[in-house]
Amino acid sequence: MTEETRFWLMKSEPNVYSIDDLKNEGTTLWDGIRNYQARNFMRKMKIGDQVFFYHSNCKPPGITGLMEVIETNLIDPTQFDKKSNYFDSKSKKESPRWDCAKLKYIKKFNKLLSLNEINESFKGSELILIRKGNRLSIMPIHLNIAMQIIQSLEN
DNA sequence: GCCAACGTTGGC
DNA sequence: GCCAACGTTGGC
Repeated sequence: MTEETRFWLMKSEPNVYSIDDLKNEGTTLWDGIRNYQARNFMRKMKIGDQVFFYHSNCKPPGITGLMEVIETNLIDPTQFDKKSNYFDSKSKKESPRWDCAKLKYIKKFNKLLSLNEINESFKGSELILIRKGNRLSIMPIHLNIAMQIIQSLEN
C-alpha cells in the first residue's frame, strides 16, 4: 500500500449483501445507489482504491472487511430494470442518472471494528464521517484514519 | 427559490 | 418500534 492509496467506506446491510456474499462471489457491482452525494463520491473512486466494508443495520454495526476498486464509471443496470427495487423511471438510456463501481474482495477482518469502538477511537475527529445521524452509504476516509483502522483490526 | 409534506436511513 | 437527521418532491 502506498502513500497515494485512497480509502473509502461503503455500507451494506448484511441481510441484503454481506462480506461473506462478497467473499463467495469474489467481485460485485455496487449498484442501487440512489443518493447523489454517495454517487458523486463513487464517481471519484479510482482503480486500486481501498474500500472498507461496513455492515449496517445489524448488531453490532461495524467495519468487517476490505475491498478494492477494480472498475469505475459503470452504468448501474438496475435503474432500467422495471423489476428492480432500484428502477428509476426518470433515468434515460441516453443519459443514465446512476452509475457505479465494481469491487473486489480483499479480506474479511478477524474481528469487527464496531461503530462503538470507531466512535470511541475517533471521538471529535472531523476526519471520519461515520457518526450518529450520518446516513451516507459511501464516504471517503482520511488516510490517517484508515491506517489506524487497519492497525486496530490487524493486531 | 421557498418550504411543507413526505420518504429513507440506520442507530438505539 | 421509535425517531433524529437528513434528502426529495412539488405546489406556489
